[in-house]
Amino acid sequence: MNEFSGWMFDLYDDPARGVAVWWITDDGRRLCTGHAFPVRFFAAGGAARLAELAHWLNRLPDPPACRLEEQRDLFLPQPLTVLAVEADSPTAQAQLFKQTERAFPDLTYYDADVATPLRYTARFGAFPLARCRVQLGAEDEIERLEVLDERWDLQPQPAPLRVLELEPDCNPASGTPRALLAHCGRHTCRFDLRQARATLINLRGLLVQEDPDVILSEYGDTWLLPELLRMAEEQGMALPLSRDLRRKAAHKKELTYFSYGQIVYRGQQTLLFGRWHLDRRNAMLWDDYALEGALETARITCLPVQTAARTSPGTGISSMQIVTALQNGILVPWHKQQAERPKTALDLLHRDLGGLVYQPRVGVHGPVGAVDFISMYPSVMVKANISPEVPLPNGLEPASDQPGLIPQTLAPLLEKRVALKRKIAALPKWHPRRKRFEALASAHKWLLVTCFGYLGYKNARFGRIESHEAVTAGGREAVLRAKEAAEDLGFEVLHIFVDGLWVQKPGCSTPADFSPILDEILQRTGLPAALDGVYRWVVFLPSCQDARVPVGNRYFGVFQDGSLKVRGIEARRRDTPPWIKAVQMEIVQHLAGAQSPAELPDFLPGALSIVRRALAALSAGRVPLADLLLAQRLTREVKDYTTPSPAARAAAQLEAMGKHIRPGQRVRFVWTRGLPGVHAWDLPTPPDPAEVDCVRYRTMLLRAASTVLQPLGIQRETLYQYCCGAVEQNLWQIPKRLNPQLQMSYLI
DNA sequence: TACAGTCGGGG
DNA sequence: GTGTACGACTGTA
Repeated sequence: MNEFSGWMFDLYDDPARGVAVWWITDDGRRLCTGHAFPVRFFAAGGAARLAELAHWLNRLPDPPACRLEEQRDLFLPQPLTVLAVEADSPTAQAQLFKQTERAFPDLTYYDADVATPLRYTARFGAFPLARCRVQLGAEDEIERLEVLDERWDLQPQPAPLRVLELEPDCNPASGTPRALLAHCGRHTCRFDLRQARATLINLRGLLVQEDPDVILSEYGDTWLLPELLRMAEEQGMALPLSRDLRRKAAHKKELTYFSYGQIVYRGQQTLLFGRWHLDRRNAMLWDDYALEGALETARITCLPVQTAARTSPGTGISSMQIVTALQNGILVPWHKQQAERPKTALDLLHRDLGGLVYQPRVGVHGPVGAVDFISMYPSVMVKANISPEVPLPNGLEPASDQPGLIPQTLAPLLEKRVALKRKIAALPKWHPRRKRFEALASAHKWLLVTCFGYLGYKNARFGRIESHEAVTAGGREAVLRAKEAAEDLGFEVLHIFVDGLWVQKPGCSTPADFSPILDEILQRTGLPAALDGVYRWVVFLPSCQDARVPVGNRYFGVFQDGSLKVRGIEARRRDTPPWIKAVQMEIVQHLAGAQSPAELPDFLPGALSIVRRALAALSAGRVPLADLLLAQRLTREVKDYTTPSPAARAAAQLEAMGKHIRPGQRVRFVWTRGLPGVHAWDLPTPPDPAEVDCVRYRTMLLRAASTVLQPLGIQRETLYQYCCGAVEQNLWQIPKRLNPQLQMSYLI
């Protein structure tokens, strides 16, 4: 009897065997098995129409089994009579459904377009990298499958992955790579790309001898792998990138789509079979932890690792919801058919999208405690049991104690994240495991964040706009209760922003001084809150347009451990050149030396000299061009701009060189003098340093500097005169000591 | 001054 | 394949 235990590695449709499942066994083998996997989809509609469908199916050359059943549609109170159609394999199901839908477009379909790995998890409990015990039959097909661990384990036994790293010697977007660097185990090789044949032979040697599980690349999706496959074709050679030799690499086309209110560009992808290809540059947010992040996202979402690594907002959480639905015997709608319930005037009256934002008290404050709800919106969904099929809660009070689909999906994820956070807090900053946990926590974070928005998305399978609104209402309720809690404990609430409160009380300066608030908040809301930290000082900035108007999301400060937090200012923006970011952060870092608001003026002279030195470096041409680069996203085709943005003008330059930039792609450029005012970075010729628009960069720097210096009484004009004007610097009286309270009223 | 275009925010 | 906010801010006409 062939039995083994190991990690589930990869899974995909296999027309002949049902699904192909790859394993890394405990004794180190890489094994491909088949698994018979008949799957069903359902059709709903009038009885007569369903009978016609059954008749039509029976007359197909290879008629599938079908029968009438009662199933549950999440949005319907009563069970629904459906025709269940069973196909021999996922491949057959996809084909059969396509035919069926074409012949009977008027019916409502369920479980029709569910990704096979999700069905597999729902049926057998196995997920990517699950530890399993497997019993095989004579043809290496799975006969019995026992899953030994859970998606929610904090420290699953790591699979012994063999990694081959591949990267070109430069960014193919801006130059022509000459060499390919390969790193695998003990070997590091450099292949000359101009010698195609030798490179391919060597690379094939590496693949065969080392048999890596993962190809971890830079630019592998957008350039390297397609290029290698093209070279192989040209040379008439086989390049076994996929471990499954029957399968070639799969290519997914580039795509531009709307998400999160903006256009997103996703480059093309190259996916392998029996081996993973992960492109570090194409993995969502993880950088150094591309692999860890992808593995965790795969465990949680049940999506294959290669998909999980590249998946876009919504897909991950949607996958989790689908798995929950399948496990609970709830039908998964094909597309989304639910229309919004018409709203009453009263609904509209109560309707206020978004979070609660207070007007902060502008100026310098300290010490200040920052209290945040932990994953507020997901916590609200779980606490108030908000789900499309559950009656709406009253504030934070759930209308039913039978957990809905969404809370069921979220609760274990939230728990896992909180447990991770707790572990992170207990580990010292340098600890390697802390880094790992942080990578995992950040993988969870955006799944949770997306889940909230996804509730309100009209095309989500399990979304409902009213639920979405109930979440924001619950959030506001929670924050208001938190405010009352803090005030009842004698704290002054300086500012509220969506899920965070900034509070202050004379004599309170240590975390312990603020912790009673956390308990009180938990008491009154049932939601967990945490102390983000205690600020030595924090500055809430006024609007740039009107210094009398505070804005909720522009602030910066320094915590007692010396770490900085800045929000909404230039340094946080992705269209700010690195040089400007760096100087602005250097100023804040310098100001961080102040232990209290009262000490801040002592650090003004140093801050001003940072600005002067930076400007001197700029005019002396000592700032590297790369540090003056900025990137902006195209929001439409270049020709569709009425007034071309700088990015559009840079894109036009690239277009003239035959390089088309798609909406959603970022364009990098430097500001230059004269017209068109920009020089695209990815042009074959770099900008002439003499062309750089130094005046503009100086203005931008002064603007960024004055943002962080204005609480010290330095206005933009003053800074300009001081740094660039004719006034001798030593004639300037630097204010020695400002009363922060006075300063505050001045700014207000 | 008005309008067009881009960004953040959740951590 | 999946959030078509909302408001602050900057650049251009």
